[in-house]
Amino acid sequence: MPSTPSPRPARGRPRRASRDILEEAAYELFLEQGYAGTTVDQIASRAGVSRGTFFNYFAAKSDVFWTQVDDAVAELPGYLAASDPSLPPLRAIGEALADVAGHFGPDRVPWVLNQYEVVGSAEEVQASAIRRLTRNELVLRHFAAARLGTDADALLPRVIATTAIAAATAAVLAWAGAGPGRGALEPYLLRALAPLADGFERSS
Amino acid sequence: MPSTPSPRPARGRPRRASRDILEEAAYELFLEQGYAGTTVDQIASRAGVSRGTFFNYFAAKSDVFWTQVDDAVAELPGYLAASDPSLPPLRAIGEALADVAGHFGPDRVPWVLNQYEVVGSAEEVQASAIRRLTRNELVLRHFAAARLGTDADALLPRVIATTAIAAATAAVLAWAGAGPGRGALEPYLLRALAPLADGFERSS
DNA sequence: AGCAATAACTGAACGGGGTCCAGTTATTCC
DNA sequence: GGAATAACTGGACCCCGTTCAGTTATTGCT
Repeated sequence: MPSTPSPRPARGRPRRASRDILEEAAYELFLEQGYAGTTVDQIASRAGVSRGTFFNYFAAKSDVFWTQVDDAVAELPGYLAASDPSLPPLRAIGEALADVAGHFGPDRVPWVLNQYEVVGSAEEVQASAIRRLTRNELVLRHFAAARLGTDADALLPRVIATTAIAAATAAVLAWAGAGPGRGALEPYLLRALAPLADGFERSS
Repeated sequence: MPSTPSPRPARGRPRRASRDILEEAAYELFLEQGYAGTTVDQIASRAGVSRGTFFNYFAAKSDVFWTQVDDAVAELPGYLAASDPSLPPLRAIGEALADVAGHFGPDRVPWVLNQYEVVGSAEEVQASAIRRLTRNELVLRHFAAARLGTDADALLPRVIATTAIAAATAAVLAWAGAGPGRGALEPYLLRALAPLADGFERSS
């Protein structure tokens, strides 16, 4: 279920491009020239389309990396809603994150993680990653606040949400850094989240 | 002890500007026009200096926000080095972060936190914040790895470092959001970090 | 007093990302 | 064969961040 399955709008000029086409063109160029050394113009023209059209499909150059990840993470609210209401918040969050992680595997690693050196220290890419984490921090925070019956701006839901995301991020990076031979993502995730769940249950 | 105390270089043309002067000019304009609506040109010219000079003092427009914070956080490695070697990593980190937090108080809140609505959703500001957090994640991670005797790329030091920073961030935001009447930052910090320390000690 | 050395500032240019928009092109429905 | 619809084009614009050659203000040496 791709991010924009181009549902054939039945009217109007047909699409010449797609996220997938632009993504592939971008990845080729990134490998050849690096991320910073590649312009949006080049990506678009390799995809056979004009610069303006690129921005019809991606809001920013750096967004090219996140289609697969966004698709997987889009399921998070559903997983949360479906979780056992008797579970402590961080346990429920852990299970939902594990469900999201199930979309990836040793064979299916997001491009951006495998090609970290190509991207280099491009800060806008980091920023685009953070944008996404922040969005989901909000989701988790409201979920935690609802379960706890507290205000979403209170300290505890904030801490639960941000540390859960931080632990998940650490798990993903350790997993990606493990190179070929890394197994599934889920075990990393569970190991990273376990101490948090323990800690929050003990203090509450 | 400001970030660049202009130590009077004793030779060469004297400085016409300073970080402080540019900062004040920037804050005025941000209040009048918002962050995104203010150009570096305007900041520089209000400070009586040219655009190029602005970039002699700040590497980026968004860096204007961080002089006070950077000064405080610069002490972190020293605090860590001075910590009791028998403490578990997260306890030591917690104390060091509390020491850093001691630089701030109810009366001394970084501008960017008090004027969050002015900055709006300017993503480059968020990115500039993350840049700083990432730098310190590295410091904490190596510290934790050294104490644990493991590789800095292993999962556990990663999780310890990122969750410590996440919890601290949550504490700062909750503190800033508490408005006037918030007390000191440290209590927030300690409450945020306690569950983590508990959790990591139980599992190790 | 004059002259080198030093360091900050100026101004102009350039590349690139992101936005906007008016105009064009390709398709379907009637 | 028209509307209506929707994607694409191309060019203009703003602003950030970088670079660099040239100018200006100061100190120290002779």
